[in-house]
Amino acid sequence: MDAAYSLFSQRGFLDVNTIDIAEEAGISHGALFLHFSTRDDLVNAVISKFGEEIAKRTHHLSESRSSLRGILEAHLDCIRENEFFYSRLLRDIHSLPKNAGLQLTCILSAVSHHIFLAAQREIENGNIKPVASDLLFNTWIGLLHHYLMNRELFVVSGSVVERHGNNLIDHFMKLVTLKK
Amino acid sequence: MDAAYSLFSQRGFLDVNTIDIAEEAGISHGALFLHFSTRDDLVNAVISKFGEEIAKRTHHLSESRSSLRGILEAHLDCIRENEFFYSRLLRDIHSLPKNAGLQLTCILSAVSHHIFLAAQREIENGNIKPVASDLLFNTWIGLLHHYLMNRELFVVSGSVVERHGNNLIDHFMKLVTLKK
Amino acid sequence: MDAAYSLFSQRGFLDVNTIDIAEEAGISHGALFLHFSTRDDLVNAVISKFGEEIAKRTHHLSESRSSLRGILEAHLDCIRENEFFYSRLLRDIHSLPKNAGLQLTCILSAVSHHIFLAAQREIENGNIKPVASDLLFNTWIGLLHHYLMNRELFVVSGSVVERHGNNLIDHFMKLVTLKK
Amino acid sequence: MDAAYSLFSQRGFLDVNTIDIAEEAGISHGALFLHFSTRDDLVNAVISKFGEEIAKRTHHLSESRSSLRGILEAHLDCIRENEFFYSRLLRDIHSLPKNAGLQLTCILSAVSHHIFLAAQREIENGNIKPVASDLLFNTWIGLLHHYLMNRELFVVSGSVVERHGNNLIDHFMKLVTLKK
DNA sequence: TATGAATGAGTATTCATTCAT
DNA sequence: GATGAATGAATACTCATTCAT
Repeated sequence: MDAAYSLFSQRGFLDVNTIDIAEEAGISHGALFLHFSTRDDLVNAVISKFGEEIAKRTHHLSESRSSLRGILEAHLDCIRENEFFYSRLLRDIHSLPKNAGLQLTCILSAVSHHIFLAAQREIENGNIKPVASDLLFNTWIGLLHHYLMNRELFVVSGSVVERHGNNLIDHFMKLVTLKK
Repeated sequence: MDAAYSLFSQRGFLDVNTIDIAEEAGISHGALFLHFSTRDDLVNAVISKFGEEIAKRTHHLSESRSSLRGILEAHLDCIRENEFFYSRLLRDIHSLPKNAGLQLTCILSAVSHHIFLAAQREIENGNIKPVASDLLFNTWIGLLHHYLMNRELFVVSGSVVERHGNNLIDHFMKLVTLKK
Repeated sequence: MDAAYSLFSQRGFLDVNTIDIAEEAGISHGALFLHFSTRDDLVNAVISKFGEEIAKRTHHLSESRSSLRGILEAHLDCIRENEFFYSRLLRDIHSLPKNAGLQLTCILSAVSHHIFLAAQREIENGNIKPVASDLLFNTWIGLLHHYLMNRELFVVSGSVVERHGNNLIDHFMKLVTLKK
Repeated sequence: MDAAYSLFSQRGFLDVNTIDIAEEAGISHGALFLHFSTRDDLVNAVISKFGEEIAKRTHHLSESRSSLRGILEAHLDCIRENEFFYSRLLRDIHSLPKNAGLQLTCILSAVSHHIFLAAQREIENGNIKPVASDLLFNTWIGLLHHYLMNRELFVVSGSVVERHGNNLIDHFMKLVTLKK
């Protein structure tokens, strides 16, 4: 799974075949199918593992923050470690087995939950505009994913989160903040 | 090209092979390659044609509008007719020949140009917040593309633009508008 | 036929398709098959025409010469004008329709006939060694064809006959001449 | 490789496709490409193996002979076992991957080396005419290859070397020998 | 449990030949 | 007669999956 994770991160899900994965893992081609009965099974397993890690981190990091800005910072922190894998996942998600889509939805649900709560609090406190929670969430996700999926538009190489993360949060907060 | 356009719209670019396209077009498999010397050529041709149409419509529709809201409405009007094709293009763009990416960039450039101009005017008039133009544009594109690419999250079937277009514009305008 | 002759001379018989020939001839692809019902027919026609020209030249040129050296000089003169086509023919002869082989045999028969006569005369006169006529002929043909078929071993570009013809004749005559 | 060698020997390199080779080898079509990544790879491998065998035999057989006649006899002995394959190679060499031409050049170089040495000795001893070594070599190769490539002119079926080898050597020696 | 050779269905592409206009 | 779009069989190559050892 580590081998697959690494190759998927580098080359995407579509351009990596089972032979390459087996080779990277240092096992025989046939042995791969003893652990995962189909390629899709392997893909699902890798994505699920990734999903669980993200979920755990999301839960852990969000706990200590209550402001919307804090939640967004936590969100970026969650992504940071798996940024390349996550970007590949976003790009290829619609060509992957159904389960992959569910996993992604799950991950996003968790994030949305925290954003919803924080947003509601801030709205009640009169800090941010009273906008529909789902639109607020989708604006953030759309913006962030746009940067992640089209990374070559925004960085020559390296991390998009590192390079643009704070700008994105600042910008987003500026949009939603209620000027007094 | 119509056959390919139709199949690509329905099933995406990756799941449609040249046999299916030929069959849909009512010609033999071999005949396909008299018109387009490779599959990539065909893909490029279909996307280029789409790009030109969009460009023409964008130019035409944006002309008569000057407000930011007007431009966004025009943008949605441009997409409306090719919404399914456009959504598939967004999903698969990173697996398509290089030219496809250039076409998409071109299309977005034209849109961004109009949004930039309108936004600048509105900022000068004190109607909207003074935010960086590129972030403003990417926020809109990110939001819209998020809805288009993940359409099954937002509509059971049918048009996302039809169902959510106005909401998206209202929401976006609400975010950027300067409350007085 | 001129178009085909030209293309065959340049690129060989195997790498030229009927579309290229039609294009070179300035007619439509379909029209080609009004004149020649199959590609093989065309190939045969081109080779036959070439064969007739060579035969005529061979006959004409050999007439005035009686010495073996004179005949060999005449032989090279015959080839000179069609050297590239002839070389391609030698290379590809075994992949061409049966008739092509017969034509080539015909051409060689004519040459062999003149060489036989001259050789016999010279043997009777005690000028050259009394060797079997067919071996004498095949030695000359083998040597000449070896140079023509493998031209890149012997010239950078241009005519092999021009560059090496006289040497080949001198060498061959040296071999067969009876030292006194 | 044995299957390919056999089919190439019988039908030439151009008329044998990968399906036929796989079938002859008793494996599936796809399996062929596990062993050789392209058809050209297979062709190269078969020719290279043949080249090595010939080289080894050439070296071995030439060692014990010092006379020009001995070398020519050794040369024919080398070819004898692979006569059909070698003849096909000569016929098709100009349509084969570049490597094949290099292999053939290699094989001929080795032969030419031995012939050069023997010829020089015999010239010094006054046994044969003082002719240019390369022309001497090319005369022999041209003659021999002419018989091998056009085998149907010289034998109904079976081995050309067997049927005509000694005659060719006798004839060639007669040509080059210095009558005293 | 592991191996790795083999499978076999699939895919893009080529090209001589046909035929309605 | 001429056109040129269409045919359709052929060909090299890919890859997830299987299975005898």
